Parts: sequence; structure tokens; C-alpha cells
Amino acid sequence: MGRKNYTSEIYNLPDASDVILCGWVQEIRKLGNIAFLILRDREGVAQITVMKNSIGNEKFREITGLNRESVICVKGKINKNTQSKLGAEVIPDNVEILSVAETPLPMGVIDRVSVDLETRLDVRFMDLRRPEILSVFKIESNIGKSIRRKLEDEGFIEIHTPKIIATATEGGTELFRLKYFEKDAYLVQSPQLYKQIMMSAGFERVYEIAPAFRAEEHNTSRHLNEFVSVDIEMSFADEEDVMNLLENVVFYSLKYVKENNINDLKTLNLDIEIPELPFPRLKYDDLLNYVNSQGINMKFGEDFSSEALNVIGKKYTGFYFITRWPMETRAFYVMPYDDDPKYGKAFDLMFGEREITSGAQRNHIYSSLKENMVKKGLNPENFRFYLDAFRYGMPPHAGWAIGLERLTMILTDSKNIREVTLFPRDRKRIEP
RNA sequence: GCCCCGGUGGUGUAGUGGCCUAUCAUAUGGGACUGUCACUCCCAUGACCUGGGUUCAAAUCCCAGCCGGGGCGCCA
Repeated sequence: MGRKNYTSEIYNLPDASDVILCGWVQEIRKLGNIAFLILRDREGVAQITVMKNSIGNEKFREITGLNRESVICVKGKINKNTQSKLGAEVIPDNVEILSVAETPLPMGVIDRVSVDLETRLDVRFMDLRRPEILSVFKIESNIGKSIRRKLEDEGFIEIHTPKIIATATEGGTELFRLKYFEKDAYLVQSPQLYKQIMMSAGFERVYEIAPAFRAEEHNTSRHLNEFVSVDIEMSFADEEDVMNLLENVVFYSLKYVKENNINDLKTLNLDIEIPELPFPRLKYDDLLNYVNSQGINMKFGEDFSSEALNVIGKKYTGFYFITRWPMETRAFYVMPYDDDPKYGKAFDLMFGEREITSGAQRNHIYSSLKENMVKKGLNPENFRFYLDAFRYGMPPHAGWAIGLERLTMILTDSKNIREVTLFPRDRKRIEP
């Protein structure tokens, strides 16, 4: 097909330059013997001005009769002396029709009628053509890229742990069961146990960006049954160390997006406010007292309800940590405090009322870990592969997991997690 | 999983027993137009989620199912 240009280039290239633009026919405005065709590609739009006199009657009819969203390549010359509000246009020498779109479209890409999220997800390939949707995913891409960069700079090794497992992982959540030849197997809810095993393996600092699966029948705007988990685990570190790392990762990521997605932020009409470091550390007990003082009845040992988080989120609108959680609210692998084992060295990173990360220093003491497992009603026999890693030299370690979609929601101000997921998997949806 | 709400042309909606042969916008098909940029104008096409019930009469009321939305629980 040879070299082609992006539509965005025509605004920078000199007048009368030859270009080849390929993309989708967004719109055709026909006015008798002149027509304006708006061509869209990944980088923007360009006006193709077609005149019957110069291109010929037959070709004019063919081009202006194209269905919207057909794919074409236009070979032509840039005209900067245009009356177009875009500032430049292309006068075509030749238009090649590569794919004719059927009609009517299942949803309009630029139509002035709103489309339900449900309909959009049903025809996601079409929905994703909308520039503001593309911008969301460009931002999500750069969030992932910036996190990777930061972690690589900090000496983390990228790993890939299995997504098919034999036994229940951490308990607490339902798992998807599947057939694995003659055995039953499950999809992982998180790489937690494996990344901990990697600490015993001596990798010291690892990270993984991969899907996690939860068979919970939740039906909300912030839960998916398959989501992308950004996990890290770090040896010879406590919860403070990984909280420091986490806030620096988030800080770096926000800055990276603010500096590298300027057009996307403009498209979405967003401004990213860079928070100050360090993020506030708020103790569970203090927040418990606070919500009780605000008329919410909550007992020690309970998790914060949505109602409670809404109250807290009104007071703390940006990023903050909730620290020093009661052990009963946390998973078995959390390390209790020496001075007061009622509490665990666990934290959540919050943004207003929204939870985006949870983490902790892990319990690396074999006997104590096993004991906590039993307390949580788990059978240590089922976790042999995991527990054995603690018996032959396991360093103290800590880690966390960010929900990639949750972080993207915050940066893009999205109201529904499905907006920031290409092909979401929820209680009802397994296709497309 | 629980509570509440909803399902009308391709898309988004109005209509809550008869005025519905169903509103409006957008889209689609045809036509007019040489500088549009939310182009404009004319004509046309196109819909009451499924099944059962109540009634002289159902898009509208009742029941069941399917699908969806909001909230909760749970979490990333």
C-alpha cells in the first residue's frame, strides 16, 4: 500500500504537498457541484474537497454517493488557502475505495443523538471509532506505560504468573471454575500467592500487569468480572516502603499523562491536577470514629460501607491512604503489628470515596501465616505449593495491586468502569 | 444475590385504557443546491421486548419470562 500520511500532518506540511490519506468517511456534505468529505483516521480529521469540474462527473457521483464509514484512500494535494474552518484541505487526484460500509449504521459515530452504553458495547468496534473514546484508551495505554517505566526505573522485574490454578487462592471471593482435562481448575483472582513465592525465589522486586478474574455477581459501575491488575511485590520492605513507592508511581503516572496526552485531555475536556506528596495517611480507627461522629453506625472490625466511604470522600476528595486495618477485615497473608496484633500492616489507596489499590506488608513467618490461614477458615493443606516457599528462607516483603481500570476511571473522570474497558466482562456480558 | 426502576423505527425519545392509522430528533433512500463546516430545503421509508390474562377496547392495566438501568452487599 506504500507510505501514507495521517490527517493531522496536513496542518503542518507546506501548501501544495502531495499526501496520501487513508481512513473512514465520517461525513459528506454535498452542495450540487462541490462536495466536502470529512475523512477520519486515528489522529484526527481532514476535509477532502471534491469538485465535479476537476474530478469528472462519474467519479464525483461515485465519491459523493459513498456510505458513511466506508474506508478510502485519498491521493491529493494540500490546499492551505481554504475557507474551511479546519485550516487546510486536500484536493483529491484519486480516491480509492477500499471497503464500503453497509447502511444504516448500528450506531452513528458523530450523530447528535446519544447512544446507550449497552448499545455502544454491543457494537463496540463502531463506538471505539469516536475520537473521545479513542482518547480514553490512549490515556489508559499511557498509564500502563508510565507505571512500567517507573517500576523498571526502580529495579522491578516483569513476571508472568499462571492464570489457571488448581486451588482457591486467597479465599473471600468466588472463582470461575473450568475443566482442565480430567481435573477441575480455576481462573486466578489475583497473582498474590505467586508473586509472594517469587520473593522466596529471590527476585526481590517483581511486577505483573495482567488480568484477574472474580466470579462475584456484583452489578455495579465499578466492578468487572475480568479486570487488569497491576501487581508489585518487593522484598526487604515494609508497608511504608511500598506506600512510598505507590504514591510515587501514581504521581509519575499522572504527570506522564498530563504531559503526553495533551490532545486527548483536550478532547475529553479534562484537566489533571497533580497531587502533592506524600498522600495523607489516615488510620482506620480515626476514620471509624469520624464516620460514627457523622451519624453512621459502624463497629470496629467492619469494613467501610459505601455510605461510610461517601462520607469520608466528602472530607478527603483527593488521594489518601487508609492504614492500620483490623486483622479481621484483611486477608490471611497480612502481617500483624508486633505491638498490637489486632491490627495488620495493610493499607488501601483511596481517591475520594473510591478504592483503587490495596496492599500490605505480608506475613513471612511460616507458623504465624499458617495459623492465620486456619483462623480465616482455609485449609493449609490446599496451599502447600504456597506455604512451602516460606519454609526454606523467605525474606520480609510487601506489595500492592492497582486496578488499572479504576485508576483510568479517575484520570478520565469516567462514571462507569465499562467505559475504560475495551470489551468488558460483567455479570451479563461475555461478548463481544 | 437483594431492593427499586425501566424495555416504543437503525439510534435516542414523547405518549400511563379509546383522541395512536403512535410524537419529535437523528439516521436511511430519492431529489435540488459550487465553499459547506450542527449545510439548508422538499419527498419517502421505518417501531410499541416475548408469552399469557383482564376489558367492548391494551404501547398503556395484571402475571410470568427475557433483557437492561440505579442502589446495596463485595472488592481492584
